Amino acid sequence: MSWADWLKRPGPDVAPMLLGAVLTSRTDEGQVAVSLTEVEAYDGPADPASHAWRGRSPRNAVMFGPPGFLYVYLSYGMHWCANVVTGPDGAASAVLLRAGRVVLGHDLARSRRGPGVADRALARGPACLTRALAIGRTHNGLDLSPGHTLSLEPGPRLHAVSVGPRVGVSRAAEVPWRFWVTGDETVSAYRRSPRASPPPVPNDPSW
DNA sequence: TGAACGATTTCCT
DNA sequence: GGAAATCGTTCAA
Repeated sequence: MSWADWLKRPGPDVAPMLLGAVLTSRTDEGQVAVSLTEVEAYDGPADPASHAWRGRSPRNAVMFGPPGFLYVYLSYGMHWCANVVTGPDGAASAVLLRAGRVVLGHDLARSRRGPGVADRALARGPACLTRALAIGRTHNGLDLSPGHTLSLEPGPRLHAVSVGPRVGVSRAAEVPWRFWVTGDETVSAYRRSPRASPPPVPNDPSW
């Protein structure tokens, strides 16, 4: 199955395939590329935790478009978060890019994140990832095909993949649609939404 | 027209 | 472990 065909599948199916994929940002300053290590799936209007839950709106319109485009939104009035639109045109599935490992342009990424930030933390967390790649509101709706300002290209098939509940969401928090590279140091620290129900396995350290 | 609330990060104790 | 920072979106009236 081709990369483009994979992206036509629902978010939860595509999400684990995105681990190891490389997202590259090209600006006047240079290039920064990250290998994705943590992602989170949202599955259209039927998913209570998705921005698409209440239907199409000016903000989430990109989600309702074709797969392979970037959906960017502002979180907490100060952080940009980036998603890859997946599923057939109109399905409104998306995968939130939560963390990655910088594989190109460390110095540029550090200049955007701060001089004291460790390499492993440059793109650890959804807002840190967008900062390292200089992704903002102007990138909403961009095509992620190769050669563009932002591009997403497949990486090696990974086998050590972990699954758990999504971070920060208060609805459908029990759905295990967060995927990460097992044991990877660039994966963000897990913090469940304070409004979410108690975890099914509260004492499992991998959760 | 107004108020509540985030798919968060960072700093402080 | 707790709270602040900060603003667009959503929902109620």
